[in-house]
Parts: sequence; C-alpha cells; structure tokens
Amino acid sequence: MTILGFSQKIVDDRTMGVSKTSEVKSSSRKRKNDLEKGRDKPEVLLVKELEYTVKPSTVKGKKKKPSKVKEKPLQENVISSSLKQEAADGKGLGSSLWNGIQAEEGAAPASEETKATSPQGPAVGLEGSSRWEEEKKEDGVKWMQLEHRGPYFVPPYEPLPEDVQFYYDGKPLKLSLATEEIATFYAKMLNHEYTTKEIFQNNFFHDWRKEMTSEEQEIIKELDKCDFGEIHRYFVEKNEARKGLPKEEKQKLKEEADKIQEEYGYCILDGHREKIGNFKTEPPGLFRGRGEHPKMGMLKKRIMPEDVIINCSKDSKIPEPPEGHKWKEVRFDNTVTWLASWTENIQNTLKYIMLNPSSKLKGEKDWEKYEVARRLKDVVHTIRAQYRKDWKSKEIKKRQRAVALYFIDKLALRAGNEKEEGETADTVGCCSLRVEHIQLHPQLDGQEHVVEFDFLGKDSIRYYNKVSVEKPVFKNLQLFMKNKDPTEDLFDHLSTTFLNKHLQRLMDGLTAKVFRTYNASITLQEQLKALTNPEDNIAGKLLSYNRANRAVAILCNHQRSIPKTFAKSMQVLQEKIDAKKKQVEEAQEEVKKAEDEFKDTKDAKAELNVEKKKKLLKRLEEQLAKMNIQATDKEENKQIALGTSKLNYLDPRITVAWCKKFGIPIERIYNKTQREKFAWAIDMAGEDFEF
DNA sequence: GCGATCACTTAGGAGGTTCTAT
DNA sequence: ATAGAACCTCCTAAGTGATCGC
Repeated sequence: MTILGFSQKIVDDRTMGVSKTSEVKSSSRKRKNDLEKGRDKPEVLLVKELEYTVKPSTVKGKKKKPSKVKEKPLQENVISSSLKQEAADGKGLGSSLWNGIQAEEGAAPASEETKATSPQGPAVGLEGSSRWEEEKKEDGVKWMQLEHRGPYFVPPYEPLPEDVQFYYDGKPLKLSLATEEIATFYAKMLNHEYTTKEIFQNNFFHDWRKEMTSEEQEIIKELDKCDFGEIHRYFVEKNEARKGLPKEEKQKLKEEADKIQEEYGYCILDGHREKIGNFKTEPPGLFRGRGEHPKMGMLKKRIMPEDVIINCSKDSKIPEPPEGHKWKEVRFDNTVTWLASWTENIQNTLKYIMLNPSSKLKGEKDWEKYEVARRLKDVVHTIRAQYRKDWKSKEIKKRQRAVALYFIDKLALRAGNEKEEGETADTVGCCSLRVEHIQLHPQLDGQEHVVEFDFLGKDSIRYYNKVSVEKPVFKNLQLFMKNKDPTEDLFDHLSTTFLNKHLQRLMDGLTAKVFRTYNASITLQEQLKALTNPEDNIAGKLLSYNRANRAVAILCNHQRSIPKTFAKSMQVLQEKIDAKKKQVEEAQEEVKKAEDEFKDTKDAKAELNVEKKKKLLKRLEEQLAKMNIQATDKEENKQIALGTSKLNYLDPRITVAWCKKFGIPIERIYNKTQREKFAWAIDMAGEDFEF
C-alpha cells in the first residue's frame, strides 16, 4: 500500500506487547521518580556543541512527566498576525443560513452557494465575532432558551424467577436482591472473553462482595465456587424468546420505545425542537474498558435522580424528577451545551446528556471545525518550513516539538496527552511515545532512515508502521533515545500544552488535532481527484470514493475487528482462486501441446488451435488476476473502518461537491443519519467547493 | 504555574435490521 | 425462503484541549 507515499501495514494483533511493557513500566517509573527527587541541581543537557540548562524537576507521584523548561517567548509570528487580521476582516455566516437548512421549520432554503462557500466561514474564537452574528450572543453563550424532560431512567431491576438459581459450591443459594442483580451482570457476560480475564474476575468479585449482606459475605468467598450457569441460560433463552416474538408483539414494543423517544428524546433550544443524542441514563453493569484496562469488571452503579444535575433555562418548565426523588441540582448555565450530567463511579468523571449531531448547535460546531482545518491549508507550508528549521534548534525542547509535529503532520498521529498512571489502559499518542515504541533502522528494505512504530493508541488499537523519515528527524530521534531506558519518554521535554501553545501562535485556533482533520480532508479531496474517472458508471465512481475514503482510514489508523465469518468467506474465495490456478496451468499445457503439434505439422488447423488455446489461457489468467485483486481488497478491508473518518474527519462539503459534480445521488454515500448530521454541508456546498 | 476539572469530540463494538446470493 | 453479509443505530469509553482554582 503506497497510497500516501509511505507504506503502512495494519496488523491484527491489537494487544501485542501490552503485558510485556506494563511490567517493566512500574519499576522504571519508580526509578525515574527517585532520580528526580535527587535532582536538585540544574541538569545540563547537550545538543551538539551547545549547552543549556534545565530547571530541577518537581514531578509528583501521579503524572510521569518531568516539569518543563521555561519557555522562551517567541517573537510575534508572521502567519499568526496576518491571519488574525484576515479573520477579523472576514464576514462569517450568521445563523440565517441554518434556519433555512432546518427543513421542518419550513423556511425557504438558502441557495446562496457562493456565500456559503466563501473561505471565511464562521468566526472561531475571535473577539468581536458577535459583530457578524445575527443572533447576537455574548462570548461563550451557547443558547438563550433550553427546555427538556430530563433523562429517561432505565427501569429498575427485575428479580429472577424462583426456579432460576444461583449455586455456590454446588448448592443453590438464594441471594438478596442487590447481590442477585450484580450476579446477573456477570452471568450475562459468561460467554464473553472478559470473564476469562483475571483482572476482570478480581475486580468484579471485589465489588460484588462489597454489596453483599454480611451473611452472603460469610458464605461467598471464592468466585470459582460460584455457578452462574442457570442464570446465564435464563437470559439466553429470554433473548431467544424476544427474537421469536410474533410481528404484532414486536411492533408493540417498538411503539413503546418510540413513545419514550418522543417524550424524552427531544428538547427545545432557542425555539427549535432538537433531537437529543443520549437521553437515557446509562444502566448499571460491569465496566467494560478497552484493552488491558486495570478497572475492567468493576461495578458501574445505577444512576439515581439524586446523582443528576439538570441544566436548562430559568424560565423554562423545569423537568420533574421521578416520583419520590429529587435532582442533585438544577442549574441555568447557558455557556455549556449539556442538558444533564452525573459523575460516573469508575473513573470519577462526568457524563453528559447532549444534543444529537443533527442539531444546529452541533452542526455549527462541526462546520467551524472544518473551517479551522481549511485555514490550516493556507499556512501549512509555512508551518512545515518552520518545523524543519526547528529540527536544528539548539534547544532540545524545540527540536522535540518539531519532530513530534512532523509525526503529527505526516502520520496523522494524535497529540498524546498525559494519562493518570494505573487508572487506564497503557496507551500513547505522539507526545507520550516512549523509547520502546519505536525502532530506528538506518537501512531497511531498500529505504533509508526508517522508523518502525509499534504502539497501542486510543482504544488500545495497535499502530504499526514503517516510515522513511528525513535525515535530520532520524538523527534527532537517535539523540532523544540516547542513554534512555525503553520505558522512558521519547519526547521527555515536550507536553501537548507546550506544543499547542506553539501552534496557537502559528495560527488562530490551531491545535494538534487540526492536523488530523486537515490531512484527512485534503487526502480525500486529492484522492477523489486522482481516482474518479468521469467515464465510469455510478458503481465505478462509488468504488473510487470508497478507495479515497479507505486511504484516509488507513492514514488515521481506523480499524475494526475482523468480521466473525471472515476466515470462512476468505477460504471460499481462496478455494475458487486455487481452482482457477489449476485451470490456468492446464491451459498452459494445452498451449504447449498445441504449439508442439503445430511445429510438427505446420498445419493451418493446428495454428488456429494454438491461437484458440492462447486466447483461453489469457482469459483464465485475467480471471485469476481479478480474483486475486478481490482477495487483496477483501484482505485489506477486513480490518479497516471507513465510518469513523466519514463521520469525524472528512469535510462533508468535499463529498457533496463531488456528488454534484459527477451526478451521484447523495444517498449513495450518506445514509439518513449522516445526511441529517451533514445537512449544513448538503445545503451549502456547490460542485465547485474546494476544501 | 500547574494539577484538577470540565466540556466536548472521536472511537470501536454490540446488536438489530435490511439486503443479497443461493 | 433462508442464511449470511452488509449496513445502521445505539452505546459509552477514551481521547483532546480549555479553564479553573489554589
């Protein structure tokens, strides 16, 4: 695969290396902290012939980053100031357009394509943005009116029937209601891989025991002696029964769900009825972290109204808490977009109820995001020149920043914020890469200065890539890795905050994640240009679109698990290929035979036969080649997820413009939900739209 | 100035529904 | 008609990055 000028192999082993690394890590961390404690004299770091000093570190237990060298103020940057001016001069788009887009409101659609595709777009975080906003809102104000019903609470626990029993040490044991409920969480997951993991089992058992009555605690002492089999079977059967329900029954269930959706699923925001994204509280259960999560199996508690903060407007009808309950708090904060929130008990973080992506609020935000990315297009060359210069900086901090930015730009890596130790799976992004995550090869497979990346990123998805980098990058990496343990940070003087502050100076609104958006969208646009053949039929053009989409998904390392039946269907295809190969071989022999015969006889009929056999061979070979391509295609696609980039990284206006240009119905690319989310783009982008 | 907190986007999997090939 | 593939919706975890408050 060389779509993007570098080769990347997506490897299916997602968890490789985790246990290995986490083991070394803790010991090295300790060592690192000891080292830092003793570091009360300024440390002298050498970059080539120059010396500079680093302040003693003040690192404390939890975070692993040493404190940063004090940052020198940069001189006012040319790009940044000129851009700010440009943006200040620009006229963004007011909300009038939006009101036209929202079909249900019956307003006349705005067919002002030129206006809509003007390069300025909405003002992003600029002072004075309200100047061109029709609905004048003060800085940070997100709405003037917000009314809703509050979250829908999942139904209470339904006890098991008498004849479904839990067994301990082979004997039936009647559990208290609370204990039984938690037991069912585990029982339901029995056929899941999670329950075979020791961490999961331990966390579950620990939390379960905490909720038991003292009598139960007295009896239930080992998970191994617990038999959830009967409970498990009960739920499997219940599930089957539900699937086998007659049509009318299913219809009835659906109507009930629709009623709840209708009642709780919408809110009124500034006079418009908007769909809510997640209007139900999360049900209790066992925490399912991704990858080697230290908290997997812990008990996720039931959310009660007393846990929930309601946010709405003062003069709205304030939602009623369920009978006999009250809210934790009701507040009227119009500088945030959430309708309700609660603190989740596993990681102690906030969860929110927010609007659906189809809402105006979310849509505008999405639009803004792409406008920022488009502005990056104008300055990206300057920024690239800048980081190339910084590779030679005498400050190691700047060098690290420049190399990291190169990776973020070239490979679309995530920023890589610091994470709290032991609270989550051990995953990294660019700034948090450790020495153990890369290998340097001065020469590899005929390429020079190859960096081999192998690490677990977001959601513990493995990133594996071999990239030929520019020589100064390679040299810098050697320098950064010198005298370091595998478990130490590669960019030990760099933080995402430092990097983002730098980026903010280069362009207003620029942060590390913008590079991902920018590179994804520009890649789609370029690939579409390169791959689309106007002569193709719709199917052919759609294939080109999917290929362009796939190029982006590969760039962003968007993976999916291999479909369960993949191996089987692949095998079927392989058998077909093998059969075809045999046919080809036979045809080859036939040709040879015919040729021999012709040599002997020099007879016209024999000559004709040779031609005939050759033709057959050619056709068979073509068929074989086609099947091989199909197999490759299938193989490559088996673990690539196209949806994530489509939904989050690709400026929908590129797609809309392409569809218009080539007469492709938009429904062939975007399904209903996606069309709702991208309503703004579908309405405003003409066929000439350029990202 | 820095860790903690907060708000919001980005992510893959589960499980249901629809489409397609046989 | 049916099985399995493909698609879609929902769910919530896991990121990013700004702001808060000491």
